[in-house]
Amino acid sequence: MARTKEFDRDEAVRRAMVVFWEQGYEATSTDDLLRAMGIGRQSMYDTFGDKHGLYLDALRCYQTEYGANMAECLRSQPSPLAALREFLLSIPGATPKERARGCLSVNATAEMAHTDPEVATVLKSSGALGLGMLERIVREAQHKGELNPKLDARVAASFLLTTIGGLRLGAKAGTPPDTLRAVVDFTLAGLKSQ
Amino acid sequence: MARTKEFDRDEAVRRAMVVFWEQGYEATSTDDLLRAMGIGRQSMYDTFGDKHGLYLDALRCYQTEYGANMAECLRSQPSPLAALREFLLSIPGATPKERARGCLSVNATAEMAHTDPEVATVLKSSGALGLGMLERIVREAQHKGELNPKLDARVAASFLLTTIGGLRLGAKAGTPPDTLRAVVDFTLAGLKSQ
DNA sequence: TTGATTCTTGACTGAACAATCCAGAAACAG
DNA sequence: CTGTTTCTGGATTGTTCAGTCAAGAATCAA
Repeated sequence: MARTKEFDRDEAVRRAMVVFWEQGYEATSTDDLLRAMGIGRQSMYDTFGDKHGLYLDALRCYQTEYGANMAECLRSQPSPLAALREFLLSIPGATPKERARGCLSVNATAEMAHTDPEVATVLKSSGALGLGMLERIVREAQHKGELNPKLDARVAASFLLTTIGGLRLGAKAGTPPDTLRAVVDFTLAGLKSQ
Repeated sequence: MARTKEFDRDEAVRRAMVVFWEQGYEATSTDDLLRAMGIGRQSMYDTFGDKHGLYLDALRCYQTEYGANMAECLRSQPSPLAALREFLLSIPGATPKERARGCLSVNATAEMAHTDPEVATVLKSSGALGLGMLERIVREAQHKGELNPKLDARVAASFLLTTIGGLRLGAKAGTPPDTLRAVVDFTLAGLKSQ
């Protein structure tokens, strides 16, 4: 038997995730990561292979954490539409720092999706997860009479995912929260009136 | 008097723009840029100051070219709504390569907006330009009875800009064109039914 | 043609980069 | 306690980076 790891792998990934989230992949150096994770260089290479492997783990971590957060938010209200609204409003409702940081998946898509197949794969599964949750909430809303049952729930979910991406992008670009809130209401009004 | 420049500045910027567009800022080296521009290193530093200055010029170039393209597309049809639809459909209608490349403004927003004030400024003016065009087209549509005149044209324009950002992101993430087209139609249906 | 000016070219600089190496410390089985 | 294994951290590697320098070529006014 041998020595046991001194650091918590999950915690280390979570800290690396924040750095990648704030700075992007290319702009982040391994030193940045090591400092944030509080571990030695060799530990990082032993545990994650290389910077790229760590990035993939960070993306998966984000997907898990953020997916859980989204699921929770969408289940927080008895009314599906109200829950959806609350989720959408969480984007303009975030702190300025959070809004500037944006969404790691959006950032990764813009930076890496077209050149890095492994990243693209992780992002695809992440998108599918979100799409599934949105489709479910739309169906629930239809079932409860909050939305037109003739709506194609899958298309509506794609539409919502598109809007969410756009809102996150807008938040990062510095669009004022009030404008983003107006867009949320406009989006939901369009959904309801169809 | 002295020697005249041997290269066309605008053409050089346009070529650099494509490289930044495809690779992002951090992932692009000055060697990449020089090779694409076909000029010497010193010429680049003399003309643009540094890599960052060249990037800003490339962004402004994109803004000009793409803004003109958008304006043209929005004026190409007698019906404002049909023109808008055509413009939105140009996103899923692009070639796979174009879709993978995405939109330089979107890429720049995700990569730089929160850390680079100068880039953020250029992007803000770019966004304002697009917003203005969209607001105009919405008002025209209202005037011609294609949209409810009670709609707040500014909010509708923000909504459309959000959707466009989301579509471009989706295109880059590899969402199938058919799905994007469905989202476009869903978006326009939501607009018309309000 | 001359001379002043500016452009071009390629070699160069120091810093930062991702990744490796290695020696020693720590943990555990026996 | 001893031996084996694995983790740790600092030194180090070779590469690539953005940006500078210097020498020569090209241009044009006079």
